[in-house]
Amino acid sequence: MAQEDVHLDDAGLALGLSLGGGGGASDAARQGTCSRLSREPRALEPSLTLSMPDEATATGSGGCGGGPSHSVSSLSVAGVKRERVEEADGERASSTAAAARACGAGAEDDDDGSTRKKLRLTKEQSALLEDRFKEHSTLNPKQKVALAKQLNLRPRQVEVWFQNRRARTKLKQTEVDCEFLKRCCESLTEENRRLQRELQELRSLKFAAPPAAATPAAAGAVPAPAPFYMQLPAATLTLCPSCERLGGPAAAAKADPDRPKAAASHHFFNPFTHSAAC
DNA sequence: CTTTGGCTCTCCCTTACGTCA
DNA sequence: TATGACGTAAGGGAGAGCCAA
Repeated sequence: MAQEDVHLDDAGLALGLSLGGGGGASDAARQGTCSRLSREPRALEPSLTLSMPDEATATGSGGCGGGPSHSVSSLSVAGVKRERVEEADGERASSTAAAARACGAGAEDDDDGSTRKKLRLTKEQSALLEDRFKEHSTLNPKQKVALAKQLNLRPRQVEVWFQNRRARTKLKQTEVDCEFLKRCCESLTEENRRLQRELQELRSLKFAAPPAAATPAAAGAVPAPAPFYMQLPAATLTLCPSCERLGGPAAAAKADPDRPKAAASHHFFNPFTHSAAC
């Protein structure tokens, strides 16, 4: 799936929705070669460390005060699947991680390694992450390490945050799309009813009136306003092959003024060139 | 040139923790 | 105080691309 599908408006909503699984294709391409610069065997040490916010630190063991002020107490859990390249480089960006190891890795409640403490990001951390996400919904390895350093987090934590943030964005967009389709369905249902009534009238007029008055206009019928999907040439109402959405930016914008403009402009599919802008 | 194994990435689903009503 | 709902950090699997052998 192309990551470029995720676009942000001012509200931070993703405006493009891509359906279907498989994320690796263009993702790797976007990464380019920079992600491979420091490819080395992964660190095999069990090194999951979880930073805890201030309050947790205050209640934790007093000897763990070596980290930054907002995330100092950490917990190491065995069985981590992998450590990222930049973390294996020996340049542990987070002093949090170092503090965790120095602090005996949360010995107070991690006897068997089965419990996992959960990090709560501080408001400042969340705000900065949010800002960066608005700029780019993905990070290259360099950006990730830099941001992790800035936030006193591990690159892996930054990566996970972005991953979860993308998921939330996509979920929101799915809800928006769902609502849009619902309205579309309602509109179609209503239009179908209207056409059925019109057909009924025409049939009755056919037998009751002279041929000259056999049209709704001639009979004085007031035509209902055409639904939004009928205001487009049929050729533009094409399902986008990549996302399977009904095409036609004008239609989308007319049908749902609340829908963000960028979203409405997506998924325009030209049936002649077979290209989609989604 | 093709194949293959190892590596990375992201996405997706799930789990589990922290918070709040 | 106990509890269920909810938000979210993190674990782990799967699929895909890249690279070297």
